[in-house]
Amino acid sequence: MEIRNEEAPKKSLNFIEAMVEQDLKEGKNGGRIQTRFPPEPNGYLHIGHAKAICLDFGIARNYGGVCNLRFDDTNPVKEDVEYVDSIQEDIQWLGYQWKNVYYASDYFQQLWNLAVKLIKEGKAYVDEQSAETIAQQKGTPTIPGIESPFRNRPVEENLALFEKMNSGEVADGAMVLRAKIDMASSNMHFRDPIMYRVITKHPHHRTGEKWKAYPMYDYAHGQSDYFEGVTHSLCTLEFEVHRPLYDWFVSQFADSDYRPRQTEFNRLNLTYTVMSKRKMLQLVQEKLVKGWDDPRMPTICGLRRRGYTPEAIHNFIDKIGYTKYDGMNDIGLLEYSARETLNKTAQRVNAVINPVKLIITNYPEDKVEMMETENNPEDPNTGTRQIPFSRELYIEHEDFMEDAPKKYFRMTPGQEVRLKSAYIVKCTGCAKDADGNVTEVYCEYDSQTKSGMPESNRKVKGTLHWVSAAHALKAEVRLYDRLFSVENPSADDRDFRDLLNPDSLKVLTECYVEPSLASAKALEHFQFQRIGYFTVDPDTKEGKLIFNRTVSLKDSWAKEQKK
RNA sequence: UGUCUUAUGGUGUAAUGGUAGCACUACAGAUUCUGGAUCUGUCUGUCUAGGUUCGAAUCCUAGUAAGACAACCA
Repeated sequence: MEIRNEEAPKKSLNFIEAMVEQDLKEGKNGGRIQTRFPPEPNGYLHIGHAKAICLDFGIARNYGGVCNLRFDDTNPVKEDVEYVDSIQEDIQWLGYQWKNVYYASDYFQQLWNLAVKLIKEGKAYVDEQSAETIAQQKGTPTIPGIESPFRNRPVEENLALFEKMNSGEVADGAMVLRAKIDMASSNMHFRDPIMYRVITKHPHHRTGEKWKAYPMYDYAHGQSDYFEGVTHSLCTLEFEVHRPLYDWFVSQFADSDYRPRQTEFNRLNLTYTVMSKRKMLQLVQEKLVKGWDDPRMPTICGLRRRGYTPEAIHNFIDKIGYTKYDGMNDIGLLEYSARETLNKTAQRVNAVINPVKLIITNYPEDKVEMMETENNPEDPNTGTRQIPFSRELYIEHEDFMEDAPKKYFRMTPGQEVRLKSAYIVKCTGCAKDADGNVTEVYCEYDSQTKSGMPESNRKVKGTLHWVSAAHALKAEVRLYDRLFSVENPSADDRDFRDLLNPDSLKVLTECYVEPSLASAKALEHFQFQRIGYFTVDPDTKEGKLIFNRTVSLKDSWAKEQKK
């Protein structure tokens, strides 16, 4: 173990890991490490959440700590149980298990009691002004705010009104509880932040009608961390300005030396996609995509259906790291991460997605040979399988050209190519319809060049994949591409819906795949040789195979052609 | 004309006062029964100006640029 540590190049730590190691070294919090992943159950998790999940759960896992799942459900207007289930499913799919599931709503009584304590200490008051008035009085970052006329009302009055806020006697929006801090603070969050508001029109998804006054994030979050014993409260950069308030609230109530500490890291920004909840919801509601799990969506369920594996996502997250720099990550790196991961694990299969018939004119009409082929050349342990070969095959339309340019190594009259795992064939011509479209391609095979035979070592520039026409299974193939046609749709002045990539989905219904795929199961991963990585769509039914393209293979021929 | 934060190749990230490295991308070559993968090489970088120091990407000061904050959202 020690030897290996010396030999392995020391992986550099990100600033949060470094902080955790330092805290551990100093024996802070008794050597305890506790994190939490705190989603609001108001939507589906996306790849940005995955970044946070990997950090929250990863820190706990790597440093002998625990990570809990806490639903931050302090606003019943937006939340729903529907999301609670999908969030749990996605976290587990990513390979993590929380120690406990908590809900901020479990702490409503404790939070209430602490709020009462604050009122009694003269540090909180009930404000009866309208939202607009309060906003106006808040001032601006450069102009100090003005104090509410209700700021100095007697404690007893505050207590009585606070009770009323929760009894149903107060209408939504009529009163709020505010912390009495500093209306002139340079930090806007200190200008008497709202701690409680009244919500009577939406029952809470867990507490029902019990509460009418609900705590706000800034008040509830830090306290929840404190109640649970969180040591490292990790969140994204936009909460940086909230940290002083987080600390202020905790310091009002802490009754021990222990303090949770908030640390912020950069959120994930990806090119060619949007991750705001509002925009994703719009895409779904306006049917610009087929649902939250549309394979073009950056949601975890979308990526899963697209064919991304948890390993591919971890691979990506490892590459982008955690810093305090708010940059833009290239979605190409996510795609590369998928290729790199799937290359090692995906079974190779033959699939022709744009078929044209190839007839081997000198091959016996009723002969069928079983050809042995590797399941994955990257992993010899996966062994081989047999695929049927016959006189009539399908090959890709792009693999034949009557008048081929230089460096075209595929099927063209007079040129030899290898049919993968089978024979070397020489193209002899083609047939065309009235419009000049190629309908059939002809070739002759060399019987001495079957894979494994000495003659087959002959150098041939091109190798083509194929399926036997009589044996192949028909399949639908959905080719997915980037959802948007511009790098950063969020920074564009135009409506983001006008920036959608019109070619983000192409459905091919006349595809042929090798017979072994008859038993393919939903979400199984394959490499269609020379084409890309594909997964079986869950819509697949008996007799109707559907494949989703996760990502294409790198195509250096396409690149060559562009020159 | 506020507070907080950030700034390293095209992109993302390392170097924790001591040789600016890694990955992606791009380009070139080797190899290959996937124009995939693999291997080799090349191009490209410390925001600016001062200061501290034997020595600064790193520390200090100022500037510049970018982001966050003025929801009864989280």
